Amino acid sequence: MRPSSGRLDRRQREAVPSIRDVAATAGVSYQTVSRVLNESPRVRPDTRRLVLDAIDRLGYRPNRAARALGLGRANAVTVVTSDTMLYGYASTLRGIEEAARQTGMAVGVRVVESDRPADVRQTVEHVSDQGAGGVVVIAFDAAGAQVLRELPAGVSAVAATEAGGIPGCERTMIFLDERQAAADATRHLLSLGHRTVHHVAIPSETGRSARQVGWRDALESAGVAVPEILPVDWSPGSAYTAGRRLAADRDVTAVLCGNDDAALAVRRALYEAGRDVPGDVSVVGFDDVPGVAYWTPALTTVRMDFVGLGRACLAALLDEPGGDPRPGAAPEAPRLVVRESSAPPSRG
Amino acid sequence: MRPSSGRLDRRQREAVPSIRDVAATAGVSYQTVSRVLNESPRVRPDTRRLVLDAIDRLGYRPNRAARALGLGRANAVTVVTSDTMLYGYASTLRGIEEAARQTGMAVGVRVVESDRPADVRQTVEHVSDQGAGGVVVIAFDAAGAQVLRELPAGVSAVAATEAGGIPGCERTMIFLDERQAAADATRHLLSLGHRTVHHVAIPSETGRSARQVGWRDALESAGVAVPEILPVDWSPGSAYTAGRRLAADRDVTAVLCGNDDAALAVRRALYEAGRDVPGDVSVVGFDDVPGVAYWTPALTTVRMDFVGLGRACLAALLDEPGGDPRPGAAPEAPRLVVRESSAPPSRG
DNA sequence: GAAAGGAGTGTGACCGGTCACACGGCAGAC
DNA sequence: GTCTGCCGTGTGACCGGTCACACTCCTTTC
Repeated sequence: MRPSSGRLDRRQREAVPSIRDVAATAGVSYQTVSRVLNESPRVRPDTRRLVLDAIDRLGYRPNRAARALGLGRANAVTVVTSDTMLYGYASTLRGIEEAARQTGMAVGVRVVESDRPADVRQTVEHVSDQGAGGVVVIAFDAAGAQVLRELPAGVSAVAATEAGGIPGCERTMIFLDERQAAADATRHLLSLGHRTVHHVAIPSETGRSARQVGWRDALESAGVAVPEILPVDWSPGSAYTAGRRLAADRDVTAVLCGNDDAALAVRRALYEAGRDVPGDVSVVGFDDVPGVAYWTPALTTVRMDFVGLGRACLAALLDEPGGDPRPGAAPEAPRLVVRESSAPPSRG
Repeated sequence: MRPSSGRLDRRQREAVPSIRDVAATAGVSYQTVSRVLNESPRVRPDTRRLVLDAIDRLGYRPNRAARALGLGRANAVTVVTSDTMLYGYASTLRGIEEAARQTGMAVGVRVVESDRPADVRQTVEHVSDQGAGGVVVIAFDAAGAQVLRELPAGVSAVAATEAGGIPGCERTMIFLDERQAAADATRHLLSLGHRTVHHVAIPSETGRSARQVGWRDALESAGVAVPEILPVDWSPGSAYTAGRRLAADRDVTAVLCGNDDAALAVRRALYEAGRDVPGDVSVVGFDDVPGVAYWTPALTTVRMDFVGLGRACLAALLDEPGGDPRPGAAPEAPRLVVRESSAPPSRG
């Protein structure tokens, strides 16, 4: 009894009007109705009114499937993402949706669970269909990056990636470059008097994220020791474990965390070890998730304009076939927001 | 120069194979290809192999738009939501996506910015199209509820709502009933020795959310004073303001917050007023957002299975035309998770 | 006054699938 | 040996839009 077991029967179908019905009601041809719908200038104002009246009377709604079929391309965008709940992904999706809605496009979502070949292949197949329209791949991680690589040349796509893009891929890629902000954050901590800054790194496709590079650059140009990086996955638990290792080392007085969630878990580990934030250890995050301003202590972090990134991706997708990026679509540059979790070291 | 300005030209179109191309390659009719694609039993195994080989060789992908047009209905679901970033909304979307993907459906997203008539109308129009397929409305708030009410009878839809559903609406509605858990949370606080429990209420369509009802029931059956409710919106700032009011009242020793984000901001306000959590005031949230276990103090909260809710919505949508709900689709019941933010009152 | 051209409208074919029905071949029943 | 019936397959029309092109007026130009 799957609902796909049959087409709609004749009676149900006749209930929803087509342009032919509208045409008959208005006393014009279906082509004229089509012209009115597409805002062709070649229609006399009174004819147009006739048609619009009929549309209104019948409650006509254009059929996207038919239009996509006739056009050979759907007015839609499918967002490929490995997650819908993490802040960066959800915000980027939000930006894409917002921009797409404003241009009348439909928005689809497709989650790639992992970068396993089966998951990637199914996603690519789903999205290769004409009906899917354009594609925006949120490729902050390995799963998204792999989808991007395997996407057939025929489907128009852009990607939101880590800063620097994904090497060995010819697609249009848009990203927030937080290298500068990462360096700013690191210098901020050094200027407070910390001897060095430790780094808890979230997953990265390239393995050398902008956060990491900016952090390392700032340390090196300050002539300061570059501590070993602690890599974590997306789970709070893994960041907590990293936090415990940091807490055990009395030399650690400043930690730059790959995102706010990681910062939260690290802070917890420090707390359990009896190390105060920011009294004993300063903690800085990335993202500026709404709410971190209300932490105790309020989190010093780098604000990331993922919504703007999403909007820029859609703008780039629209420009794909032809020309140059439209103006005003650039997202805000990442920037350090200093709050309470960073302070001068008390000891040492 | 909008990309929708023309159909794909002939050359581009010829590049993507149709069932007719597959049929020619396999030496069968297009109908036979269609039968293979739809797993009709009426195809001889060797014919099937022939067709599958051809599909593989040509890299054929079925065209969803054409199928939707022929069928009169798309194998797709559109999720209508007023938000994509708040935990409850994002998790529900995730559950829907997951379940839809497993049945091969495409998933669309459409955000309703508000319950203003223009926003609601545009959303309803978007979703009334056959191409949108079924609809799941996430109607936790006024915007979603209004869309649900205005949805034409012809479109098949189910809704994820507040507990109790939306009165005066005949649609299938699925919800998590947190009344019991809210009462449990309140009793938990009373049993710790608190004289009463205050409530910070997040937006609710009905104005009498299950959280509120469970809380009130527990207070009344304990014969305890029912304090005035403090309503807040989704912004952390408004919960912070409510928190300041609570902090100023020395009689307040226990607060049940409508969600974890609100709990966070309330906790901040208490902190600024020099009131310790849980030493002076106990705070309990709703949702169990990943991460609140790592707060300092770890948050006592009610776990809500929004992902399961989303899955259940999709299952209900598939069952819409015909029969009874499929088994095993029920989400977990909300339940209290006691952590560190609730404790006996120190004074009084 | 006839030719040229553009504005406004209509007709036919097509997109890539679907369903309805027709048809040939072979097995089993009588 | 013919009839019946099912299996496997093919043909035609259709879904609701689109484009290409033809056609009719009406104006402008010479």
